[in-house]
Amino acid sequence: MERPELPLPQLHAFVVLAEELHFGHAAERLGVAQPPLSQQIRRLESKVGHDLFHRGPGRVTLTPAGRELLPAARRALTELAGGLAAARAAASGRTGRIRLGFAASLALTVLPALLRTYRERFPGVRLDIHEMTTAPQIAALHEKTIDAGLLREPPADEPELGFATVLTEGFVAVLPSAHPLAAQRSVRVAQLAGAPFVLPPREAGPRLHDQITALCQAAGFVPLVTQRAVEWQTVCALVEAGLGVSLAPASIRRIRLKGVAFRGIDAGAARTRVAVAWREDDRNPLVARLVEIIGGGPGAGP
Amino acid sequence: MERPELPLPQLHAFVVLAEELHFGHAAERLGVAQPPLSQQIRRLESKVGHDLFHRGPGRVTLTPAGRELLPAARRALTELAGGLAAARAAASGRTGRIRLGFAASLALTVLPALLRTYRERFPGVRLDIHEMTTAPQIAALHEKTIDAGLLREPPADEPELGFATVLTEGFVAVLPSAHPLAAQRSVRVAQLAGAPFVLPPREAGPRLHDQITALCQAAGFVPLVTQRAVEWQTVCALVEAGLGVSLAPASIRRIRLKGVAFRGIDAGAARTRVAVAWREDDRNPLVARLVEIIGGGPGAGP
DNA sequence: GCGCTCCATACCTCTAGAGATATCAGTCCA
DNA sequence: TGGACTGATATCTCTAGAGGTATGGAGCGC
Repeated sequence: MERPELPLPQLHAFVVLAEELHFGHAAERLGVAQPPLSQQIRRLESKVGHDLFHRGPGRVTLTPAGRELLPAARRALTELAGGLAAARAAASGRTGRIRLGFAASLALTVLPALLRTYRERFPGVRLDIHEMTTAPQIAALHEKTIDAGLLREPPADEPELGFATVLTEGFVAVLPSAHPLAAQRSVRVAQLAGAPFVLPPREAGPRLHDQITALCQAAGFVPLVTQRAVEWQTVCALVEAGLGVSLAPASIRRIRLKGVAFRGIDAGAARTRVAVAWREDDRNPLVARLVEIIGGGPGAGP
Repeated sequence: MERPELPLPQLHAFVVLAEELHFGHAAERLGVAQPPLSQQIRRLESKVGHDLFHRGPGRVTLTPAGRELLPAARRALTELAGGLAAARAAASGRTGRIRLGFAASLALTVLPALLRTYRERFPGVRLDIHEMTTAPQIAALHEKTIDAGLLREPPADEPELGFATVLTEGFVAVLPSAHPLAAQRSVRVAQLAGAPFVLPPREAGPRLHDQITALCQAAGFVPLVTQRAVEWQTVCALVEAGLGVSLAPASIRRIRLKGVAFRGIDAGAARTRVAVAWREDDRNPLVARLVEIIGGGPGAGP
């Protein structure tokens, strides 16, 4: 992109003169005397290298060069006025854009309602949603490539980020439909001992992973993970294929596969939480409003 | 249209920095040192009233305000570069626009071929055609609302305008089909004496009007004009309706109406001419080329 | 021929901004 | 803890351009 050659004030004067076709009237509109306007147009013509106006007795008309430049000048001036207004509106929180990360499984629960509510309350704001698991969301927040995130079991050691719980939910066992335990209405975690397990990799969401592991250990065994998949949908598909069982947050029930059965477990009060995350130093009022909507109360945000 | 608030050089620097997200790299691209770029961006932010970039350890990112301004700034800079190039091309004759006036009857003869030839030879030039009779074309040339004109029998006393004959043609008698003279293959002008006449008003094209009047007077009578119409098509329709006869340039034959007969006349060498007109002081090379194409030879133009 | 209108030039002042160099502050890593 | 990297501030020079007033030239109408 080359350095711009033409000064905007001259282009503005050019557009006004083109509309008036009278130096005196244009000068009046611009709030200047006629000689400075004449010189300003001359300077512009000097930069272009060609006349933009024909001056004749009792009249001023555009030259072909002037007619070509005029619409472009007008559009540029309009673009900049609009861009400036948009920038100011964005900074003040009236309009703009929020980049929101979300874990795929949350598309099944809180995300749809959030999108609907946010759009109703802030029609001038655009939500760009990006599916990513928890750890990449944390990284993206630090790198400022997203403005907020919806994630499971946020990490504890992130002082620069703020979190607010959106909801909590229990766990369910994920079994092939043909599995003997599928006949029961609910299963004890201990009954899964020895079965091959399918789980997301720990690095996709360490805290959730550790929570699931802790449930198994509390029941006396270490889960034998024989297959991993990043997406819960994929985990369920692998379970349906008979590659193992799983333990998942309750909302994963929404992934309906014919060959998969979800059963309550005896883990009692064990629950996993969904949180919204943001950067504490983020002054974007749109983020504050988003956290307010999700988190349910004021003050739980930047 | 308000005065523009943001200087183009700052906007240019803003766009480059937004692409690089690194002050040092952007400064290098712009060919300046890093401190001046930092100050330039600060000045821009001061005018906007909000930060456009987040500066963080090891990274620079756009704020929401910056993200809103960026596409508008980019489009404005692109528009202006394009407009400047278009203005320069137009002035040099490679592209641009020609506004051409033409008499409606000429749409039947020279205009189609002219448009085709001109578009083939100058694809980057747009011909804006405007139908108007001869006298308004002369006025429009003086007012510079058209660049050239195709007209009949140009006036003699227009020293500021140039003319070149495009073609000449004879006259024909225009008769209702049921008229007794329509049975003849050709008529003598004298045979039209006493018949009501339909002609365009003199002010639509004085010279052509006088030429027709002179033909009648040479045959010993003054045409009894009982109806006038500006367009030859309308003249013919009135003749068809039995309101009179007319004398018209030969190309008017192209207006085929069932109830109208065109017959050669005995006026011998009497001919009317079609000319292209332009302003002698017009330096637009596109006009010179147009006159060249129409007039057939170099030098017959500005 | 004179007065009016319209645009141009001359000359001046003033200022915003571009860009330089010098140097500082903050962060990160070995 | 020190060096490297990155962006910021301070200070300075220079220039383009905005806008003023004074005045001139061209064209037109009376």
